Amino acid sequence: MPRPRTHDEALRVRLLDRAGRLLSSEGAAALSLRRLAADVGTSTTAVYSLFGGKPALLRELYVEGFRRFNARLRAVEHTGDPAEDLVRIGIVYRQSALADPHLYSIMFTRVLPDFEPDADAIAESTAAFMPLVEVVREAIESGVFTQTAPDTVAITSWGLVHGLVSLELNGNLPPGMDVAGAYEDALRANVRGWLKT
Amino acid sequence: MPRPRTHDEALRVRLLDRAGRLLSSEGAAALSLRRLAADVGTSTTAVYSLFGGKPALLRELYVEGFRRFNARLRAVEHTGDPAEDLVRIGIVYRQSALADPHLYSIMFTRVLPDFEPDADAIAESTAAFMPLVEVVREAIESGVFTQTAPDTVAITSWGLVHGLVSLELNGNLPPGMDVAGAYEDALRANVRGWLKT
DNA sequence: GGAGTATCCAGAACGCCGTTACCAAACTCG
DNA sequence: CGAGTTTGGTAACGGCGTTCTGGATACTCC
Repeated sequence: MPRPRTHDEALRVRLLDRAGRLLSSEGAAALSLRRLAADVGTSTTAVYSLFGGKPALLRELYVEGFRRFNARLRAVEHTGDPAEDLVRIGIVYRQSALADPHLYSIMFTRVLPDFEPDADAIAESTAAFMPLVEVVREAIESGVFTQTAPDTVAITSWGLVHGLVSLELNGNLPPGMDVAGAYEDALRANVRGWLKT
Repeated sequence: MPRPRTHDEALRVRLLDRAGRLLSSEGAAALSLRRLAADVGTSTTAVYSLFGGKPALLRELYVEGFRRFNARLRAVEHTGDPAEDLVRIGIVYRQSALADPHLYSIMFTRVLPDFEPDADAIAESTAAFMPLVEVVREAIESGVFTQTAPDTVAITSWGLVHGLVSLELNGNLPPGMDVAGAYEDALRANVRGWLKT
């Protein structure tokens, strides 16, 4: 009896894909449901039947961003020297952010006024934080780092990379500076600060 | 021949004040021109004759935020030990952000979709960055810190405090943790990382 | 004092937005 | 072939930032 449905999984993927591209190419203001629906050749109703509304669609982009982040950070292979691993993770963190800057801005800034991450979404974000905690714990237990709460060291490191990447993406860094070089210097100084003396 | 103007300096101040309060108490979504005008007993026209539009009004809040930040950071008195000064500036940075969290979010996140800082506004932001550079330069010249580009150290420190404050304001930090304590530990580790060995 | 006029600003109008309600369209089954 | 049912495009609603406009206002000049 039903009419053949066109609001299917394929359309869902096309909407998400187009939303991401729209966001990165024309900014948050260009990402309206009318525009999005017109671009993929459907109506705004599709977003409601497939996601439930605009915030729900943005939520998908948010968790997708953390999923990619997570994968990239976990792919960093350990060298046996946890201090060096910490630096490597930091470098991959920046590369991940620069690879999907529009996703990064959804994840960590409030570019999209209609979306606030709920508890579940935030849980997804803290998961991305785990590889960092593991490496730090290893560094402390093996005696490379001074005896401290692993959370403190991990959060400090996260704050550092997040802050630097935010400043870079916001254009707050002095023009013409060697960002990659300064970034690595910062990571190494951070590690030095926690070494057991 | 003219009719006495009511769109005057006093109204301008009242609009800015109300906009700030609206933002901090009810969030970015509540800050609409219609609502704002109704609250202070005028019409939306006032915002256009006094500022030029909504983005221009938000710009005023942005520079006001940096002005306060600037004043607070410059008020930190130097102890003679530049390493200690750097820690103190970091602590005041966090206090400033927590004192005006809504202004901080205008300054460093994109809560307000209609506003993007222009070059002049960004220049205002880098001015707030100067006390930091001075202290770092002093630490390097006096031989306390290792020989490095002062910009690198200053930006690292800024990134660290900005990142930690952002994570805190975004609710990304584990609940129940001693934020102030961990924050100070982070500042001291950062300083240690740059000490001349 | 009344007429004219230059100025100002509240409110209506416009084209967007997210969201919701509705009903024409399109299929299966008796 | 008609009845029934699920589907989704269209249109309506309230709100937004912005623009336009017309009536109210207060001064000058006769």
